[in-house]
Amino acid sequence: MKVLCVAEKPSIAKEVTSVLSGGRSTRRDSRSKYNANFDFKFTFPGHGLCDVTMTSVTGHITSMDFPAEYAWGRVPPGRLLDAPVKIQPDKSKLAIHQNIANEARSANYLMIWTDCDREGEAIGYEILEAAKKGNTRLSLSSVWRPHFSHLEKNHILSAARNPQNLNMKTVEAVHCRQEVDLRVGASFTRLLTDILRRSKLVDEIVSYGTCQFPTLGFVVDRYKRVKNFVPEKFWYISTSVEKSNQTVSFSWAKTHFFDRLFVVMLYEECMKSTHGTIKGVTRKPTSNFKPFPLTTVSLQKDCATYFKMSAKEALDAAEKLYQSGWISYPRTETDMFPPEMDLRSIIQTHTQDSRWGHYATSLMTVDGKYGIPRKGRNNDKSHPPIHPVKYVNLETITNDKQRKVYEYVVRRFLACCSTDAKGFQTVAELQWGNETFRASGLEVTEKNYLDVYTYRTWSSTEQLPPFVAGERVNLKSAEVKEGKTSPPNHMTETELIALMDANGIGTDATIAEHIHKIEQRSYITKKKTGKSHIILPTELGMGLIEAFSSISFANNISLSKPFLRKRLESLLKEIEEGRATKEFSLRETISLYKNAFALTAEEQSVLVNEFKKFQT
DNA sequence: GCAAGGTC
Repeated sequence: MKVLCVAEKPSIAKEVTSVLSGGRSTRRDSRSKYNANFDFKFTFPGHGLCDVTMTSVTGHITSMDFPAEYAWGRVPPGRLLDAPVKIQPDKSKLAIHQNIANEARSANYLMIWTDCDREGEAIGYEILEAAKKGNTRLSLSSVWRPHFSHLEKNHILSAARNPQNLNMKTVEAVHCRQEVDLRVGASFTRLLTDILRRSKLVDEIVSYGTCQFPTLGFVVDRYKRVKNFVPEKFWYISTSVEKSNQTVSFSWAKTHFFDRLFVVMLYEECMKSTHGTIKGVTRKPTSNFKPFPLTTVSLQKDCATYFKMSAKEALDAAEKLYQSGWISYPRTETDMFPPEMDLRSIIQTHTQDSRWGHYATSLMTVDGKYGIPRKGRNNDKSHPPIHPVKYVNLETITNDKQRKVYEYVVRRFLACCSTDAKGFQTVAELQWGNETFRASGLEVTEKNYLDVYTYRTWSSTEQLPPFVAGERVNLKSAEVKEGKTSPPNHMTETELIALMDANGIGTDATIAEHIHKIEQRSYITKKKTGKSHIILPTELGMGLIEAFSSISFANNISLSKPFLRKRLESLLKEIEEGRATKEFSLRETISLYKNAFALTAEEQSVLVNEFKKFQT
């Protein structure tokens, strides 16, 4: 009996081989440089000792496109919304196709070790199709699909012994997404480019993508809110009390009002009292929570905030560290560690470090220092949270960004295995006339995780003097003050990533690319202002979004807001759950875009005029 | 020459 195993990436092929073979495998080069073949023996329940070959692909190996006669310029762009599409081998992946066909020749079963997520299921189907080219006896019923979410030995063994079927509903969902993205992307890109070139407004390609435009929309939206912001004045009562040679400011429980006279009236009422009274003093334990286990999105947000790296730079650096075998797979949505993972042995390897070794040792040896990591709400069932895999001395990492990211991943991991920081918060409540005011002080007593997670600060404030309940106090100052509302800040990379994540625009693996793409297209630009890096729309980007909003589409849809993409996501879920068919979902979605396309083409003079308003 | 999704 012969079984051909295929993993989504070379690293998984290697790891799974080492588990299943118990370290006894033979490596053969394949036609594809990075995708080696491994031969070994393994006992599958009900099939006895089998000859196994393990190989790999590198992600998707086919892509969807239009036939050559639908190339740019040969048909009106609108035709692409219902032109035929074909799935074909990626030109750059032909060696991989050949290798799989070759290795499948004598196989009785095909075992698909791709990631257990939506795209992984589709890649599995692509692998089956490639294998059939070399072995026509293979079909869906000869596919074994192990379900695994990490590479721990017993987990992999049990996945290998209990394979499921390939889930064709999931595959259909992916094909639906591919078709929508291709049809909509290609048709609108050609239309926009044609319109704007004809009007001599733009030379370059003006691309439209179901993820690109909502991303650009977020940036434009924020920019407009900042620009159109009008500050508003407000008034409040400000008081302070002197005690033990210390001046304590109290803030008004009602914060502020936009009506000056009203505040003055309340103030004058207070002024009838010559003194204030401390109504109560509370001292409560408080905590500063350690971070959740690390996901891709969180890594990118933090690298933007702490190191001013772009999402792409952070992911690229993490990818290199992963390829070196120093950190785990960097594309994950999971923020909970699998219960069987041996966290302590990872901590142990870091006790030798000159920077955090002492801290790691304390987690291992001091009672109460180690804390079970928090469990987040997300689990992609494919990859564990990002964590260090191998100890590396920081001095040996020559690339500046990689060094920062490695140190961050380690410190984040150690922080996850720590206890929360602890302290006490004291709140004093002051009554003056009919009004209440509060002052608070924080005393940090145990820094715990903050000792290793040095990116965050949480420190004691000046302590309150010893107020006691019922105490009469004289006000040192009491006056009505004026303030004004401040504008929202410009968009940062951190916030943009968070918005995309929350709105389902892109995936952990692609969010960085979408931002990069619209920067390449000159729709947005990044600017350094003082300490922070902000993202602004360009005239081109502004023009595009505003031009689209000048057209009112049927059903109130918007081509630059996240709702259509979200809708597609929920349709995909319905396909996966068998509540909708691929054909139905495609028809629904494409017909929405068809209407929008027709209207855009019809109203192109409106579009061009609106676009012009934003060009200098 | 267009998309978004994998991954090197």
